[in-house]
Amino acid sequence: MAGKDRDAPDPAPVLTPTSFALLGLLNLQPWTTYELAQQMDRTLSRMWPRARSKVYEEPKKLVRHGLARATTETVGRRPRTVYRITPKGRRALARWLAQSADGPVFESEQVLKVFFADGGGRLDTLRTLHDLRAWVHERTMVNVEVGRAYLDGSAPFPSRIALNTVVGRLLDDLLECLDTWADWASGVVETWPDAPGEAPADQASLEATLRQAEARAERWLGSGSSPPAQP
Amino acid sequence: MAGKDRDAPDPAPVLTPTSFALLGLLNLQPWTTYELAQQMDRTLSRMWPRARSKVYEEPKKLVRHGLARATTETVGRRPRTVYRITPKGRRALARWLAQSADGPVFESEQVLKVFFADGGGRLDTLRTLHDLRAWVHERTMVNVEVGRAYLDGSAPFPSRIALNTVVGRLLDDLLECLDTWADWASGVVETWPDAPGEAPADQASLEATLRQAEARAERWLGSGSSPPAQP
DNA sequence: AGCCCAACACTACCAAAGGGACTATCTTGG
DNA sequence: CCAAGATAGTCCCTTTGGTAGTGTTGGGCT
Repeated sequence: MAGKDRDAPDPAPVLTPTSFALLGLLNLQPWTTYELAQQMDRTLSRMWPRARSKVYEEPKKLVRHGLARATTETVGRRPRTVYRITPKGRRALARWLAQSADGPVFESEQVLKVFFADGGGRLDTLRTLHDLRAWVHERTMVNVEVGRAYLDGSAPFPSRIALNTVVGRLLDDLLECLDTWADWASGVVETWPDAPGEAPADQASLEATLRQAEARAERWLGSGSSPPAQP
Repeated sequence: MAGKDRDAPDPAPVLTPTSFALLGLLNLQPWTTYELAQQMDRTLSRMWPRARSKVYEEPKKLVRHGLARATTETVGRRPRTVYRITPKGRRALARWLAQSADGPVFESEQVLKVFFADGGGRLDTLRTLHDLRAWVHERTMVNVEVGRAYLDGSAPFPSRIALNTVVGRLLDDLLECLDTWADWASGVVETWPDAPGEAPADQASLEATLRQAEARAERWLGSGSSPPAQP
């Protein structure tokens, strides 16, 4: 008619990284939406945090694209939907894994508050740093439980232990990094006057940070900057 | 009338952390919206990344709440708006700094791809890790420049050197953490078979991570778990 | 035997954020 | 003198976050 020859009423919403996060889970085994939401909360949220409501929408999108199939079962009179990946879905996942991705995103209201510490008092900053450490500790407790479950073999997906070890290492290192920093920063802030705006410069720290960054840059140029060999 | 005694047509949109991020910048000096957007890109985006369009909206919100005032100047025939903080704004900023905040958020499509590496080939994972290191290196270059500017005194806001040193330390530590991990992970993945799903477990690494987490937990219970003393 | 509560299985809605397209003026190097 | 790039924004649409709400089922307790 007046438009193009494709007059599709539902123009197939585009697949986002979140879609592939769900598809990746479906690649492990079939799940109900509820279970997918749980996995999202418990593990995926550490590297790809998304709202629960999205987790219920994305699998429908996957089905529309033919990357997953939905089967409805019933538990008593209550229906539930089980999703499983299709061969086309597996191929799409592999293609996604071969594409390049955006860099990481870090955001922290707490760090923002430290950055603007000169608008408040010294104790505000100390409390913010303390809250950050408390948050890290809470996360740590969960990680320790998961790690122990893998070591004594009671964890689900024992075949994923190698992958989980690698990624888990990063997630714990990031927590370690935050904890160490918050501890150090508390010590620094304690020596400050009551108005953080008048805090003296710490030239030595600045130089140490700069040296770390420069050393990293050299390491990169020396060893890692060439891409992995193609077959 | 029929409603409450407040029949405000525009119910004063609520202030978000992003609002306070802008307010914090205004606490340093007056800025034009364009300059605010630049500051957001160059520095705040490392701990509170927000889209450019938001940066143009938030100051208007601040004005509606009486936390900032806008004055329009002209450069030739082109008008521009300069925002400056009000005393009420300074008080609001101090109140915000005294409140507790949410924990940090980390998200990375690249790490997600490593997590689902078993859906693709070994080389995909190696390339993803390489891309991550390249991204870290790019960021590092910018940080090194900023750091050097502070050391030779050519940076803006010399009075903020203490604050910037503390926060800059964290931001560089996080980059260091990502780089070290990606380098280590590349070495691990290189020993894997072509299908990462069949990679052998690395019990030693898992145990090392667990020990790190447990040590951190003990450090917290031993020293830091009590909140800072109130005056 | 009956009841309560936690886990299960979602849907609906709206504010906030993302992000690109678009306009227009000013400055500066070649 | 002219083009390119910096300045100074506006507009709009989509995606996401996050909360509230609805009802079901199974297990434990009394």
